[in-house]
Amino acid sequence: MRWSQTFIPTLKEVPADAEIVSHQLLLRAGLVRKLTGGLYTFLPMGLRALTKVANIIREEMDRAGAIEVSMPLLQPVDIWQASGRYETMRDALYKVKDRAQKEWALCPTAEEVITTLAANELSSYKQLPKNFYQVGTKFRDEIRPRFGLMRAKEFVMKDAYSFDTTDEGAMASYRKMYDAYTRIFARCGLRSFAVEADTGVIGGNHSHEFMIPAETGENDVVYCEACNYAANVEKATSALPPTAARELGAVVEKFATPGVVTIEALTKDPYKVAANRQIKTLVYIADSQPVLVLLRGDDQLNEAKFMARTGAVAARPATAEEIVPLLGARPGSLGAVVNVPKGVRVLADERLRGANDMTTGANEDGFHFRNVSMERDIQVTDWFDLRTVSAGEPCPKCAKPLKIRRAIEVGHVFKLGTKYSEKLNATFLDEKGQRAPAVMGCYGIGVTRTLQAVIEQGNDKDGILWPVSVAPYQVCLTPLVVTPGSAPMELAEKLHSELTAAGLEVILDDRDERPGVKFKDSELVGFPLRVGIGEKSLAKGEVEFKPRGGALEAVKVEDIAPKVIAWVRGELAKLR
RNA sequence: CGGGACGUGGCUCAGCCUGGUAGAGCGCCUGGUUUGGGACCAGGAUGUCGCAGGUUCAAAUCCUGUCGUCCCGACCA
Repeated sequence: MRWSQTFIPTLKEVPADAEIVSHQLLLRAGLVRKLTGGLYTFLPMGLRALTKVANIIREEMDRAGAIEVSMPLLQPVDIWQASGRYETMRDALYKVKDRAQKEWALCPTAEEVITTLAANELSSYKQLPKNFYQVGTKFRDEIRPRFGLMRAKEFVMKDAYSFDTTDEGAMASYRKMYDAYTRIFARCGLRSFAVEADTGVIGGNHSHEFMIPAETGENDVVYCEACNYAANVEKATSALPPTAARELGAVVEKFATPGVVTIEALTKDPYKVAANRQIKTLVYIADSQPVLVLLRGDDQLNEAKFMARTGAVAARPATAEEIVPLLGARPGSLGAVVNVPKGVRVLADERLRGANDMTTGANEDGFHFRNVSMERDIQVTDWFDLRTVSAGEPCPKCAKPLKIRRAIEVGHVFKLGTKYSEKLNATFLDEKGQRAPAVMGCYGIGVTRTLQAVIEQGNDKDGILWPVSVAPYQVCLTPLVVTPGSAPMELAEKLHSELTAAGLEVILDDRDERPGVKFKDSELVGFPLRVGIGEKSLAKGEVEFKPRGGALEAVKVEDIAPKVIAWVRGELAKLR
C-alpha cells in the first residue's frame, strides 16, 4: 500500500475532546474519527488494526472448538420479554419502532437470539456440546459514553454462547473459553489477568473478567501478590474478623446528639465513639421497596453486592423525603433498634455479626443509642457480605495484605446455568429420553475496547507502540526522495513487492514530504518497523532499519529484505 | 439523571471580566526557496462566534432558555 493512496489523517495537536492517551492517539494517528458522542468511524488504519484483533479472536475461538455464526442486530422484543431482560436491561436497550409502531430491539448482546436458535435446533444430547460465537456490532444506550472506544453507544464485540448437557460439561466449556481468552490477550501483546467477577444482570453464578491494568480503567481490582487471589471490588471479600464483642452494658441507652449527622462527628468530643463502634444505617429503595442496610461505621456499602444479594433489578439510596415518614428521623439519626416498620427488610453486613456495645441512630432527630447489641436489640432479616474491601485488608485466601489497582475490562466469561434455556425452552433429550434444559455459558470480548487497550498499554511520547500482531501494517518503507526513478524510490518499490510477496504487510510512504514529517508520522501511527531509504546512506550501500521504540541500525541493501522478513516473523512468533 | 467545565474558520486556542461589529498558530490553496526529525518567504481562501429569545443605539462579549461536547458518579464488552 502506498501512503498517498490510503487515508491517514494525522493530527499534530491533541484534540480537545480526548482525555486519555489512547483516545488521543486513536484520533491523532488517524485511526478513527468521531461522528458524535460514542459513535466513531473507523478509518483505514483503525479498521486494519481492529480486523487484526478480531481475527486473532476468531483463530483462538476456532481453536477452542467454537463455531462462528452471525445473528441479526435487529431483534424482536418478545424474546427479551420472555427472558425477563426487557425489564432488567431497561434503558440500556435501544428500542426502535417500525412503520406499524411495533417495537424492536437493537442487539446489545444475543443470549435471547442464540437460545431461541438452540431451542429450535438442538434437541438431542448427541448434538451437544456446542459453542456458537460471532463478531459484530452491539448497541447499548450508555448513560455516559466515555474515552473514545472504551465505552461507546455502538461497539464491536465478540460474543460466544455454549450449550452443554451437564454442569460439568458447562464448566469444561467455561474453562476452554477462559484459556482461549488468556491466549487471545497475550497474542494482542497485552498483559492481562483474570479476576473473579460479579455477574450483574446477565445472571449466572460463576464468572471471571479479563482485565488490562491501566490507571485509566473503569474498574477497581482487588488482588493478592502472594497467592494470586484477584477479584473485582464489586465481588472481592477479605478475611477481616467480625467486630469484637465487648462486655455489654445493661440496657440500650438513649443520649442527645444535637446537630450530629455524620459518623465522623460522633467520633469527636464530647461523644468520642470510634467509627468501628458505630452502626451505619442506610436506606435504599430496591425495586420500589425500602430496605435498611446496616454496616459498621468505618465501612462502605458495596452496591454491586447489595444488588447481587437482594436480587434487586434497580436500587438507589432513598431520599430524605422518603426516609422521614418511614423511620421518623432524618438521615444522620437513623437506626434499626426501634421504629422499623413491619415488612421492611433489615440487611446487616457480616462484619457486624456478634457486635455489641455499639452506637447507632435512635430514629429521632438529634438522638443516638449506645450499648446496642446486634443480636439482642436489632431484628436482622438477612446477614450478607455487603461491605467494600479496601487495600491492606487480609487476603481471604492467604491473609497477606490485599492491593487495589485500576483496570480496563476487556473480556468477561460467565457460566449461566439454565436461566435462559429454561425461559426460552432450550431443552434437549438425554440418553434416557429425559428432557432437560441446556446448561449455558456466555463469553464476551470488547473488540473495539481491546484495540484501545492495546494503545493505552503501548505508547510513548511519539505515538503508538503496536505489537506486530495488531499493527495496521508491519513495515513502513520510508524513502526520503520519492521522485519516480530515483534510487531511493526504486529501492523502496522493489522492497515493497519483495516483502509483500513474502507475506508481510507493508506501507510505502511515497509522500513528497520532508523527512521530519515522514518520521514523525510513522512513529505516531506506530508501525513496528521502519526502513529508511535516503540518498546519503544509499551511497554507502546501506539503508536504515529502525524498530519502533528501538535503536536505528545501518543494514546493507542486499541484506535488508531477509532481515526485515526474519524480524517480523520473529516478533510474530513471540506473540503466539 | 445529579455535580463541574466548555461551545469562536478543518484543528488548537486568544478575545468575553470592562459591549463598539473577530484574531493568532497549525492545516489548506498559489508561487518561489528549501530537502535527514513536524521548513522558510510572499500571496490567498475559509467564521450567520452552537442555536433561540431578551437587554441595548450597538452583543462573540450581558441575561434567559435550549442543544451539543468533555470530566466526576450510577451502567457495562
